[in-house]
Amino acid sequence: MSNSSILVIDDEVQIRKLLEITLSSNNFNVTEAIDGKSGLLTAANHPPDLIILDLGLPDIDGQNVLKNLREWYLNPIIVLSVRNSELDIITALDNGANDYLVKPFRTGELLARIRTALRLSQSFTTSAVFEFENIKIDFANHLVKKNDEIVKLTTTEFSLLGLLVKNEGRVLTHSFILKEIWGVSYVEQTQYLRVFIAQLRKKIEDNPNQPKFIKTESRIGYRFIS
Amino acid sequence: MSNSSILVIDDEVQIRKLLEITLSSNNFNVTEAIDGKSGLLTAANHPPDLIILDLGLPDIDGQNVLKNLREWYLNPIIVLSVRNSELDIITALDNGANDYLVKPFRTGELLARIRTALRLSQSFTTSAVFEFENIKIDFANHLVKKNDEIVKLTTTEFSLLGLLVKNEGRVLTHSFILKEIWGVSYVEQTQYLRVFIAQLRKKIEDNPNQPKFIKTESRIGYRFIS
DNA sequence: TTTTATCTTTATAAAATCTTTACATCTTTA
DNA sequence: TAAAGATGTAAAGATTTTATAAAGATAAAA
Repeated sequence: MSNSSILVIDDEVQIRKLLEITLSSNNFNVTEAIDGKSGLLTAANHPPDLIILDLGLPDIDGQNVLKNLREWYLNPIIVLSVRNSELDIITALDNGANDYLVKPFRTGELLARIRTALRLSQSFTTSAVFEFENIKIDFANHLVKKNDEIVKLTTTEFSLLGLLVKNEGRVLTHSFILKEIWGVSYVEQTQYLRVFIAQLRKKIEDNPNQPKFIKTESRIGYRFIS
Repeated sequence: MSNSSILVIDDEVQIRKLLEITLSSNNFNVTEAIDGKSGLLTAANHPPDLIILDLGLPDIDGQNVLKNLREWYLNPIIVLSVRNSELDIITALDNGANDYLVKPFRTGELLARIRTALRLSQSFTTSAVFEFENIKIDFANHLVKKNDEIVKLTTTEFSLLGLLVKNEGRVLTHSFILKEIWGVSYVEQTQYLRVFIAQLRKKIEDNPNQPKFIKTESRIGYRFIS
């Protein structure tokens, strides 16, 4: 059936070999990365349908790789680790892991948990690329295109757009947006928000003064619609 | 925060007691069932946000309870079982369980796995939408549609409509509405109310001068009917 | 250092919303 | 039915909120 793609991020050769054999004989397309840095890079360049992540990587701590991935990666992440402490498990799950398996693991169980994770995530968008009419937002590569031309956004503008897009259809209050993008101490600075919304509109809307995507909800906040 | 409801289906008194204490002290509303039959019944009558299911039930085999639930129940089901065989785990996951924990379990880990399951299921849970003939009111997203077209309401108009709808069928007095929407010091400003009711009717009624939804109760107040 | 990009602040015009007024119409009750 | 009271509605005035340009501040890069 499947042909889903899976990225394995693990530094142990034996584990990678075992997973490669197990997974590809079950019709998954497997790619591999041997440390956190290359894992993040591979994930960004070719976002897989699922990531299997080891916590004990040589360069970056696995929990940080996980957090980093979760800033934009929406598909399932299954953590595979020798660490069996309750704290590690809770931290990983709360950092956004979908499941946590302790090594040594049973391959049949791993496969069942992969199936479960994929089944549950099916209703999500499969890629980290959002597309609305003439604009394209690629979260993995931090790239926005309008009519296939790259739109240059600052970090803040990009996060703001990301927050709006990820909550498409929903009204986000001024204070919520300010808290998420600038931090708790900025919840009163609504003028910031106005300035940045205006900049964003100027860059992505065809008619900034009659916005199609970023709608104002007077006295409440803003809403992205498609 | 949460207040999600959890149904525990388990025949062991000690486990039920332990779960009840753990879960309710973490702000979950816990209900319990001691066998498969009553579990299925309770789930049907008051569908909880999540079910914790033991596989070793006295009447029906847990796997069958699981299959039965999955015919209609979409929220997360976490299986909790003494059975640690790979076959049991794979079967349960493939029967639609979201997760499988082996007893004895660590309560912190269980809580983290509950949070994860709820988090994952939330993304495709649709918010409560009130629907009356051709109008739709989505409170979570602050959205009102008439004949599938977005109706632009101001904050005050939206709160007023919300108050009326949430008390559908009931007469709300002028002073009650004024107190709820504008505050105690406005209870005498019935003219406000008239103006806003007129605006609301103009926006959501087919015939504002012969309102179908927002009815006037002369000398008392207003009533929303469907 | 100078340049450049970005963030922060200020000022002001424009738009949206709220409040008040005036008067027409409807309801209740004697 | 007529008078008194209550309600509906349009529109003007007042206030708040939002949009936008642009100047000043800051930090990173050449």
